[in-house]
Amino acid sequence: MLELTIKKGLRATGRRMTRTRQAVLTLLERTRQPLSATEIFDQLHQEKVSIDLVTVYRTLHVLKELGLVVQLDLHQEGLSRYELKEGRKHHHHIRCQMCGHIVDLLLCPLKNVTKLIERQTQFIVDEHTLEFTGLCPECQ
Amino acid sequence: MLELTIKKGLRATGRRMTRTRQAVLTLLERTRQPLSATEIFDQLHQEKVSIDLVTVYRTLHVLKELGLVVQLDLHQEGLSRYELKEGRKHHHHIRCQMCGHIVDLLLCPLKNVTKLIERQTQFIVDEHTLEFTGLCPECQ
DNA sequence: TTCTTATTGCAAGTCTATTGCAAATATCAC
DNA sequence: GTGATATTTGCAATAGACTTGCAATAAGAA
Ligand SMILES: [Mn+2]
Ligand SMILES: [Mn+2]
Ligand SMILES: [Zn+2]
Ligand SMILES: [Zn+2]
Repeated sequence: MLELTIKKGLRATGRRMTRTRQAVLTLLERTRQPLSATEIFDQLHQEKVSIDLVTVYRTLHVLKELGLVVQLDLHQEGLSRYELKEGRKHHHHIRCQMCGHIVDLLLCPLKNVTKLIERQTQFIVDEHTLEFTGLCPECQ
Repeated sequence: MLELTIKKGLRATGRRMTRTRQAVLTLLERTRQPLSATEIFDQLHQEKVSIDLVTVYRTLHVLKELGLVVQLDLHQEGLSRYELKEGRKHHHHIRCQMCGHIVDLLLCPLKNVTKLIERQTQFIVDEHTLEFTGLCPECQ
């Protein structure tokens, strides 16, 4: 169960399960879209959960450190989004330029990409960004 | 020739070729690495070229509009970089986590990716990001 | 319940990027 | 070249994402 895994992870690093962390986790759990810090802040406030934006940032940072959450930096959004790992394996995303809607792409081998994606998602693909990070010869 | 192409593009949209635009272009032309606005600003100042950071941003915006420059938003850098198109065709990048060095990847079909890249660049690939943008069914 | 220590909220600050506006300058007509 | 006109620039202010310092608060162990 997710909540147990999380508590265990928090404990193991001398951290505590708090109401605010609970609230952020619950929200991430029931939301399909990857959320930004501000979106989490706004949504929780609408639900009358008192939490500071700073705390949202700090919570996301901890969850990422524990490997429970993935940070997404989608092209030209100028902000980070977060989604729970929870079972889901490595995958990619497509975002609508118009409405901002984000959909998981359940492929990765990266071949026949555009056409496959268009068939699979009904999107019309316009651009894509592919980036790698690693260690260059001098830094290894 | 590049300078001619650029002047034509500027003229066609009622714009002018100025010293500052010239300076930014020249710098981009002789630099292999994709540059950020701040890097361009700093470099030009070192070369005693008087230019405001705002002007650098505005120049890059115009060059992008004219299709002369590509804007790169590399994973977790928190800033944009720019490189001249000038002949080069669509390609991707790899950045060293340690020193920030960026190298062009001259492939794109996106297959056998990691191993090919590691052989080709001598990098050790750690992570990669692949993103698409387009129009979702509702917005087409 | 009490004590210790992690966590939170608030305020202030950082950094990238954008905008308003008056002054400077490129281009064109003369 | 001179002057008219429209673009471009610099400066100051602003926006927005994210971070940091610190005192007050709350979690969890005893
Ligand atoms: Mn996803
Ligand atoms: Mn490149
Ligand atoms: Zn992948
Ligand atoms: Zn490509």
